[in-house]
Amino acid sequence: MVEQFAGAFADERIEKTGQNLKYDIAVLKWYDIQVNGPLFDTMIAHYLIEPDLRHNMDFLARTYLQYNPVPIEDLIGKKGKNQSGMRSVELGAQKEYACEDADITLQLRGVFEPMLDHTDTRALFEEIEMPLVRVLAAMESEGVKIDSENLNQFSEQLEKEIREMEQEIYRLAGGTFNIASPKQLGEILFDKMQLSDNPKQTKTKQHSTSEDVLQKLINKHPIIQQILDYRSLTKLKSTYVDTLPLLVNPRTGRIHTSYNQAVASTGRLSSNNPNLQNIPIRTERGREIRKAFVPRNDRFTLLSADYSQIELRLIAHMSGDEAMKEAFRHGLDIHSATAARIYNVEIEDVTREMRRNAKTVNFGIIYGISAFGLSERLNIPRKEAGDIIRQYFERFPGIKKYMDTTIAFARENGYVETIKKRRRYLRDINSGNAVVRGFAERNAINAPIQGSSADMIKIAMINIFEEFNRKKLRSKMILQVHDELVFDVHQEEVETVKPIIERLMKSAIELSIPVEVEMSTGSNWLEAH
DNA sequence: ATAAGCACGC
DNA sequence: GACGTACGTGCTTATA
Repeated sequence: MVEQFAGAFADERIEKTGQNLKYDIAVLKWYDIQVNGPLFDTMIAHYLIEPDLRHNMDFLARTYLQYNPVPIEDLIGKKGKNQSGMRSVELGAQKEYACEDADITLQLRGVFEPMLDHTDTRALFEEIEMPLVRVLAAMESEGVKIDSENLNQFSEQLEKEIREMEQEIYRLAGGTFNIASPKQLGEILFDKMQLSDNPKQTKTKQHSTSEDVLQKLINKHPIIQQILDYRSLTKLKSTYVDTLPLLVNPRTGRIHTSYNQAVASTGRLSSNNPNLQNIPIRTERGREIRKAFVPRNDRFTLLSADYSQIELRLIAHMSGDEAMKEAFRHGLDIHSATAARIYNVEIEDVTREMRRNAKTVNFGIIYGISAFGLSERLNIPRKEAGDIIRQYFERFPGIKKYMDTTIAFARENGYVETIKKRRRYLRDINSGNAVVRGFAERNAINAPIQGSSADMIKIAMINIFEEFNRKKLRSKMILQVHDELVFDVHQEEVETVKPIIERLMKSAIELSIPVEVEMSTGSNWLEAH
């Protein structure tokens, strides 16, 4: 049946309009049908026009066409175990539903097209977001191989350790309880054991047992460390070790994440089912999980390429701050260089503590931190934190000026934008409520940085994908983790792809300072990173 | 089903 | 006196 349309789908001259085209492309690929020609995705168009709103078709139809589409529940039943599939729906109803869907989508296209011009996002849409749809579809369908046997073994080991830890915690607490229940844990630690004089409370008046609260109590009682370790291990086991093997597709033998191109209001991608953008790396045990991500077979190797300090480089570029630009031009370790300036010492004389503080401030700058936030993170008095921030702005006046002008721009225009003109609207930027306004101000600083970084890696992905296709390489791009790309590379192509990846990542957006890309290969994701 | 609290990533 | 660092996804528990 569908073969009748294969010619039209493949025709370069025919533009394809749809709501979530990546899904349609994936389904058609299943029937060996290629989709060529320009794309117009209404979901993504609306994501650029109003990034913070919803982008599902029902919402769009109601908002822009004043029309309520026939709910899918009318055909396949309410959500739950009794819900059927589209295949079991009577043909006439299927036809009505499908035609309405297509009709609405085409009407939405008519509404959104002029809006792309009015918001100055047409180039972003046509040159970045639409070409990226095909790239993501290909990465998803490619998938990544994991070593399930290894994970299953690791699971048994974790199981044992968790059981032992449980017993030890019960012994230290003088009784059994559900350690995974923050409510019960809070009662044990703070009511029964009295481990704090003024326990911090959550908004529902429970005792907070969050990581930073427990971290401060770590010297009060040995149970605290045990609980932190217990939390960390059960998290690894239930979220990754036990779950990933279940998600291996039986047809391909690989794991296929799904990238969402229209959820993060800054322009980043997100990943789910499973989320492959939050695979552990910080702890020793966590790294075991990365080892389970492997090349497709022994003729391939994994290659990871990441942007080094891309967000700070973008701040340096966008703010034009000469001191920070100089640091990057000289290829200095940016956190040490920052420490040298704020503590007014030579870079060789920067201590580990000075560097650690400077690093926290640099991250704080990206997120719009306060003196209180910095003091909490560095565990130093608020006044000291305030001094560090003052000194920072004095020694990097361009950064201070950039932050002020960005907030002023937001107040004036009601939005901020990235290098590639991606917008984020900040409706609370002129709020009389200081808390609400503060939140908008932090978004005003963060969104252009995080969003420009997203613009840049998206451009790199498109260019790399197209170059690999032109050169008919067997190697494939398989993962994106915000500032990192992972490739499954054929051994014979390693020396071919390395310079391509490096060049196209560096040149995606030209900055006034050097861009650095770190690359390495290995027999698993941990070795390659 | 949904919210809360927590932990993983960048 | 309250507030206090951006963006996500997903697990378990507790409650409706």
